[in-house]
Amino acid sequence: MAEKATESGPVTLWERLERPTRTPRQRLSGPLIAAKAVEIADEKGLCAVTMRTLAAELDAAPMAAYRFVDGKDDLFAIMVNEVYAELAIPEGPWRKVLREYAVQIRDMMHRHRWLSELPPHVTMMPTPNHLASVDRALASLDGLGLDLEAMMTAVRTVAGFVHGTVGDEVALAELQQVSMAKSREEVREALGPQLQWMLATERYPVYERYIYESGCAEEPRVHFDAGLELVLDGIAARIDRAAG
Amino acid sequence: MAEKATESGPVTLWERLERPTRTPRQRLSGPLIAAKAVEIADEKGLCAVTMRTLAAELDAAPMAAYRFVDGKDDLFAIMVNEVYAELAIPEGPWRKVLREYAVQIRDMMHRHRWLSELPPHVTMMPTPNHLASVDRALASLDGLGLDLEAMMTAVRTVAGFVHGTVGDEVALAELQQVSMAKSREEVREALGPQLQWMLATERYPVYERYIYESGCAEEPRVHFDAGLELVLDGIAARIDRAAG
DNA sequence: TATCGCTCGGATACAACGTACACTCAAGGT
DNA sequence: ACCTTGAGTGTACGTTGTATCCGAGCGATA
Repeated sequence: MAEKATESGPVTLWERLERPTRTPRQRLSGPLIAAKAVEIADEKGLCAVTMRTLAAELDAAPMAAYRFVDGKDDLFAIMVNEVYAELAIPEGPWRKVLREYAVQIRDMMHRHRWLSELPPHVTMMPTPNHLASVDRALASLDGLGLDLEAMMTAVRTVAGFVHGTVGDEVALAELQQVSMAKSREEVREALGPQLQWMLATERYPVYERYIYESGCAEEPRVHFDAGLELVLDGIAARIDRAAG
Repeated sequence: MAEKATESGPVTLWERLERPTRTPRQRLSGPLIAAKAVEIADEKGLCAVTMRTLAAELDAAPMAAYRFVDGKDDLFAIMVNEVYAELAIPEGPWRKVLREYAVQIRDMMHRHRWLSELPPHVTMMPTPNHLASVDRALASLDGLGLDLEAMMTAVRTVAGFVHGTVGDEVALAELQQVSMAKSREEVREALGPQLQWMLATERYPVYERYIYESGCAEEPRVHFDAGLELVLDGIAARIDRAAG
């Protein structure tokens, strides 16, 4: 009774959100806010997610959500956590798990294009569901002779590859959508004025060959898969070296 | 003389910037604006790069820069172009070139932390200097039996890995700086409240082992190098397969 | 040389954003 | 019955990106 509530320090975001609601009056809740924000971002883009429109969509006052999140970064954090809940990585041999890890994150990032527009310190901040996926990936590499440091390196490499590559994919897909072009040639024409002029300077011989000789753009998925196998090959080599 | 200025279509950013200045009256110029913007971003962070502060720093009116760039995205584009000029990738065998490509981009991203905060469609947009570096990397893979598509896949994989991984590094470094902590333990303590609570839920066993058993954070550079060699190994395997 | 017109840069203005602050009002323990 | 607590409201401020209009200086032309 004399106890001072165990700790009067600042309560963390996740702790606060899991604390049971005291009064039945509240209409808003963490998950509800997160879900609505994700819905808005999916439909209208990340820049449409303003505290005001979010509140309006929840039939609440502009400042309503501030009871649950400390600011926009917190809002982004619970949005990220929300979508990472979509991942369902099965157990299995490491290569299968890591591939699934990569592919499912890729799919998630395509379903929610706004993910790659988030400020990086948000993407970086570990959320419960994000951490769960990392843990799954790490676990798949356990007991193969790699130490924890090496396991983490492998997972971070895959994650880094996925984020970087899919970020590019998404940006290109966005361009495609913005220019309202459907065919690949139209896109090429769309980002053409810029590219066309730069290629005309004749300063990029190999890139130019790539643009004009190669098909230049198969499905981005093909690029991704090829790159991913590359990375996995690298990890396999490291595992062999550790085990052999 | 009857010629209508060769083309009355919209002039692209780079074309306009390279057009010689007609009058000596202009105090502002593309490179000048870019340099100042980069300087501000380096010192005060990307969010300090406001059209207004930029103008103030140039002793100009708020709207002055709009004569040279079409909006903030264009400003970001010339900033990216500016810093990509710092790359100097030497010739040599492919592995050395790609490693240099990766390492120099990493260094550049660390010198200019704001790079990873840019909206992705900006990072995506090819600028002259950026294209030059890609061309260098592509050229190093020429004549090894890979077709252009495979060469591009390799380069994009490296680039994707670098962007993703260094993005994480930078975000962590930023956290480190924000919490004003110098030692690694202090950082751990800083992002602790969040992480501590999540680990206490006992839902991430392997990650927990990583945090508590492993050193948990060697120099990020070690992580990066290890991951990079991984990726390069993957590319080597592909080259062998194509050649053998 | 006088003038025209192009372009550089300035001034003003506006809508939209994040969020600080003070408030109302219903629940629930006493 | 009161009074404390915390959920949601209303209002307001400062800052941002940018549209628009304006004057003024220089190069080209007559």
